[in-house]
Amino acid sequence: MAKQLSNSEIDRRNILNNPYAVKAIQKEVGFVGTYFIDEYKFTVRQVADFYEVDQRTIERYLVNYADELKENGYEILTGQHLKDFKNSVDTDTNVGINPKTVRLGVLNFKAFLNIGMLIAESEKARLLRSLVLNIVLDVVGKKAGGTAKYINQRDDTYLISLYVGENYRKDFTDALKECVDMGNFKYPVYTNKIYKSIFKEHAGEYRSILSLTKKENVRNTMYSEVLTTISMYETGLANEIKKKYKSIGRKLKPKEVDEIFEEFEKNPAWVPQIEMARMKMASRDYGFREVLHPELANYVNPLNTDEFERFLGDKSAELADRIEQYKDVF
DNA sequence: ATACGGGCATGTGTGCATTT
DNA sequence: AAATGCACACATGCCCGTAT
Repeated sequence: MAKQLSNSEIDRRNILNNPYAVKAIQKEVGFVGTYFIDEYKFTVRQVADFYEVDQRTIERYLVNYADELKENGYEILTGQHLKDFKNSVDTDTNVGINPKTVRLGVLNFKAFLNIGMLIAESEKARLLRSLVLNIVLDVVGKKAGGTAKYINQRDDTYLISLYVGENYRKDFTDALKECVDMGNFKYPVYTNKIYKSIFKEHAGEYRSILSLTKKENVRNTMYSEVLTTISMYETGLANEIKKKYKSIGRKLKPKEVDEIFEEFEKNPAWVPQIEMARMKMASRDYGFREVLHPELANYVNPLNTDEFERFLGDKSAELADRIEQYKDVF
């Protein structure tokens, strides 16, 4: 796994947006700045000293990657804020701010890390990067209970999607059973058509991309948004198939089912739902499972802090706990 | 080719001194 | 006392030489 943090904004954001990883890194690095308001701040001078590069070099990155760095916590203090900051500076440390300073750029730990991911030449930064990757993998692994394979299940809405989805699944298989004149392979064939339509992979491809064994259930690894989309397809198609079956009064031929499917699939109402499912699936699998779905490469976005909390946070109770909790329902 | 370092010029907000 | 002007330190932009 040779990730190039300096080349991929998505990779950088996937780390920086993960508050659990950033906290662990901060602890490990032990680079203490000035505690100000609610977080540690570092002056440009301090950051340059840490990475052992010229202050001018840091400033250049601050300019060249201004948007990214400002979003991640670079700001210029002036006026009252600066006054307060000067008062917060521990006189023992060598932060050394000139009393005459009226504008001072400061970075929080996130922005400091961000710089480290960008700087090409600093040996210190290079070491930091490998440390960061190890910690991130460690954090995701630990939080996800050893493997990211079932990280999809650490989501409040997962269980309900799975549970509700089973009813729609049954609608669909019942419709195939009663209304379609075709061998038993009709089930996998039309299920795969649904998968293809939603995320461009059939079950086998999905299985191999996620390295699932034969025994592992594909749907157990899917995110709730994807499961919901599949449910919408299944119940919708079941309805169309039954309707057609009633209107012509005999079992449908495969070709007729295909026609229903094509008609169903090309409804523009699906577009936002499918775009969302693809985006969630591609982005999360990239961020959490380090898996790229080639057909969905364009849908990969950085994960935001909410996503990390949703899947790694304390709220994301273990599946076992929740199965216990929902035992009556099942 | 690319990025770093350094020089130089310009912009900006604040404190201080001077003027009105 | 308020307004004005000045000095200062850092931020920022531009340019060029150098190292790899």
